[in-house]
Amino acid sequence: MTARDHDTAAEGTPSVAPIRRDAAASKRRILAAALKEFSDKGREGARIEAIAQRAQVSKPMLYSYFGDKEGLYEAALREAYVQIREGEGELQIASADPVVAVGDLVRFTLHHFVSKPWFIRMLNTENLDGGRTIRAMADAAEIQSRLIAQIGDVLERGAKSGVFRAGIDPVEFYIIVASLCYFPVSNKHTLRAVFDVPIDADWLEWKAEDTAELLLRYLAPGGLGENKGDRP
Amino acid sequence: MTARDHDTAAEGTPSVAPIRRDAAASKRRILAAALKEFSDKGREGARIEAIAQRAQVSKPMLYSYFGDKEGLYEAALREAYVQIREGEGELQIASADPVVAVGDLVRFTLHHFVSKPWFIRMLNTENLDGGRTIRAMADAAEIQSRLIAQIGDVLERGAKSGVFRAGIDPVEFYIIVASLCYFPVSNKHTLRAVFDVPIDADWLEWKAEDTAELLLRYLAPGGLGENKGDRP
Amino acid sequence: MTARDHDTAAEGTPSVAPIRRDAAASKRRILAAALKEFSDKGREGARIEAIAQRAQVSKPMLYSYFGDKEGLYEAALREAYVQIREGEGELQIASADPVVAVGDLVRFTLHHFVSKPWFIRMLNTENLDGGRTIRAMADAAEIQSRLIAQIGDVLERGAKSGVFRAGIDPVEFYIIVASLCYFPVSNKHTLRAVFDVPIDADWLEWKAEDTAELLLRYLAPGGLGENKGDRP
Amino acid sequence: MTARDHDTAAEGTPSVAPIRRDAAASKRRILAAALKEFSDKGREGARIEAIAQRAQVSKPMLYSYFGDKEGLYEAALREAYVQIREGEGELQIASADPVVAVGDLVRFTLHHFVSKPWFIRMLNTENLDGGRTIRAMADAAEIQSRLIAQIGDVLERGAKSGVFRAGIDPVEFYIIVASLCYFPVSNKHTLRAVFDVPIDADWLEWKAEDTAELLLRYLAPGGLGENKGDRP
DNA sequence: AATGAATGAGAATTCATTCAT
DNA sequence: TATGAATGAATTCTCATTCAT
Repeated sequence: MTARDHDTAAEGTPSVAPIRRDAAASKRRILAAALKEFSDKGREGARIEAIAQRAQVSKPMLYSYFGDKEGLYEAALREAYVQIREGEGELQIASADPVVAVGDLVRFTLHHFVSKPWFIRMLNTENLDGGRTIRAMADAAEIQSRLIAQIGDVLERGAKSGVFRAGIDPVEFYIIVASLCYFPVSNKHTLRAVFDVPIDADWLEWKAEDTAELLLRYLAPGGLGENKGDRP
Repeated sequence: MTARDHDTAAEGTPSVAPIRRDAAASKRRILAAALKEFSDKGREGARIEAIAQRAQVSKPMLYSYFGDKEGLYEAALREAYVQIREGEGELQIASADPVVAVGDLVRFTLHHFVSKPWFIRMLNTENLDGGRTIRAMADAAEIQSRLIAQIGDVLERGAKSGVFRAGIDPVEFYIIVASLCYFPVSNKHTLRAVFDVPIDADWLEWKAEDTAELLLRYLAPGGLGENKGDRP
Repeated sequence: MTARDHDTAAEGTPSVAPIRRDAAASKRRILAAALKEFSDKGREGARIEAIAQRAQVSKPMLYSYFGDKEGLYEAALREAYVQIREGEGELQIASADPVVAVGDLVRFTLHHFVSKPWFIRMLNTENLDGGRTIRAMADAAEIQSRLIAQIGDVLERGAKSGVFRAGIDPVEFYIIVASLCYFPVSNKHTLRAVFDVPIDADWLEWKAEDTAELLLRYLAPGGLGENKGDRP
Repeated sequence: MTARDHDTAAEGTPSVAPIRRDAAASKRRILAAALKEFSDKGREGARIEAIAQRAQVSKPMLYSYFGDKEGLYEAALREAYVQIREGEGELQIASADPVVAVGDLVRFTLHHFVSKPWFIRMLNTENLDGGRTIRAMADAAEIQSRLIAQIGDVLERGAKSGVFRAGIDPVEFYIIVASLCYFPVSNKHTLRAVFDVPIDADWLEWKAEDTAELLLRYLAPGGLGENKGDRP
């Protein structure tokens, strides 16, 4: 990706320039189109034709770059993680007060899922498929978010300063955060139909605050018995 | 059909015997097969042929009962909810101590999702599709779980006896429980690949306990701030 | 048909009586339904299902009476001719003045085609198919209209009284009449679209008169040269 | 395509050589095959497979050019009119003596219908279907034959020179001519079966002459009554 | 005798993928 | 390099026809 960015940035030709004869740019357009199409329509629902058209590329072109539909899907899935990781780079919770950091984390994660709906959709698609593709991606681990490190740092500082319990695993904690943010966004439509819950901006705002409180209670030191009113 | 049921049930011979000329039975078999196929392969990935074969029915039969693939999908989605609701009937938390009840609820929900994987898959499929079908299902509300009533009862009793905060909305509380149970089960494969977390029996057992604690902390009276878990 | 009529008339049960257990009545209903369906949708477009439904008969019933779709089509085609012949029985031109009779014949034929559209449609369907079925109908000749005899009589009387030429073949004359009446009715839709001619009641009335004149001119004695103004 | 045309035309080898990668040629072959198939088998009876095979083209090709069976049918119907109109261009009656011209017109029309049987068959098919397609053809009027103009010219000149009545509408006159030529050709098979009339070369020759006489008598000035052949 | 249940054999249409220029 | 032309292999859906009660 760094290399890619370099290509693009160095060229100096603005995006208005003729589309032809720029392999890297074509590839990027294909990737973006594929991400959109696969996340919108799912693995089977996605149409190669649609991707080629959106990317303004001929189908043979596309095949020469990505081999086949499967290859394109894999590339799109990787791209989804790459973009998410890039997005996570924007979060700076390391410098904050641990308690504030938890709130930031929640708000960030929720916003992340809401503003990049293709990510949840790609995850769902991939999991529906039994993780076939991601398991085959050699570099899946590299994809792991540096978020975990930041979370680890926050938890540790919180524990040291006595505001958090010790021994909380950052990955497991992240799973909790992600769970709480993922479910309502992912299941927006069925929640609406079955429970009549509207997952709108207001609800999300409230959700962020409620979740922050939930997490802080979870992290608070002391057992359940003594937990009541522990904080000054 | 009653006679048939008798025949079938009494026979003792498993379904090897050709089941013939029994419309209701055929319909049931088709529905079961459709639920399996749609949840396994998704809306587009599902194959009518496969459903017919699994149901031991010819394709025209299937079409005469359900109209088209879309109609079959809708029937399968409804069937998923029906079966889940039936399953929920087995849960009896109403009689327990509220604190115990929360633990029961978590264990039950987690087990529910794990043991009926087609449910999560159907939900994901439907949400990937923007909820198109469930929105059109006139009786979607009827599908709503009676679980909510039970949860409401538990929360109320807990509040009265002073072990829980008051004002927690049962639907929102259920969303929290569902979120925490859903995410790891639904995203089992990507979690494994990206974070190297194995969502196995041990992990699930631990998860249930940890989640129970989390929820009790969330419900505990007093607390960190003013956020009370009631909807906006 | 006579036998059939007998069955029906003799029974005494009005048509409100239960439909069951009356083979002749069922057969008649099927025939009527088949005639409607085949003439409406054509040989391939016709649906056995639709015929059975319209006739309020089960499909196996229908098959037991008529063998297969082909048999049913043949029966419907014959029925079309039978009904047309019956209709022609109503025409009484034998007693009239030959000149008037020609006018009657034209009006009758035109009205016949317009009011029994299924006839033209069946003829077109059968001819599109190369006459396969009618050729195989052993009694096709019997179907021949007694109209021809009547026409022959009129032509003869006209010739004898000197108002018509002699030597006009009644069949050929009927072909002319039929041609002129058939074409506009059969091709109503394309005429409308291509030539913007509306084949409506007004047009048909005018057509009848114009055709009568055309035929009388055709029948008038004398050659072309002397024909002008021959009549007093 | 121009180059291609050259290749094809110049080769001298008949269509045995695989004609490849020539979209226009493929389209033409498909159209010809569709016209044949639809006119032979009717709208429902026609088989896409058969058309593809006759055109030496794969089915997807055909679909990419014409959308679906309906689109192909429409194209075939239009093609039928286009070819008929082209054929009519060959008729030159404008220069002849009006009386001779009428004979020419009859002979031409009859020959036209006999030698291009697909035209009558397409018309019948379309009218059986209620004119659904031709009504939707935006340019149906453009399809109108320039024949009408020529006929108008002949009638006018005949009227001026006193051999014809005045006030005959060319369209209505054409309808008469077409009627007389269409019916025996279209209904060849049923006429043969029911009236034992053989619509063969001899009969047609006689028919042409008889029809010419009929028309001239119809057009002759003076006459039987007041009906003048002009529209209502 | 009458019919609901069932199906084999197609038919239209789609789509990932490759060819030939 | 780039792409319009082309297709094999499904896939959904239909329909005449028969079975079994």
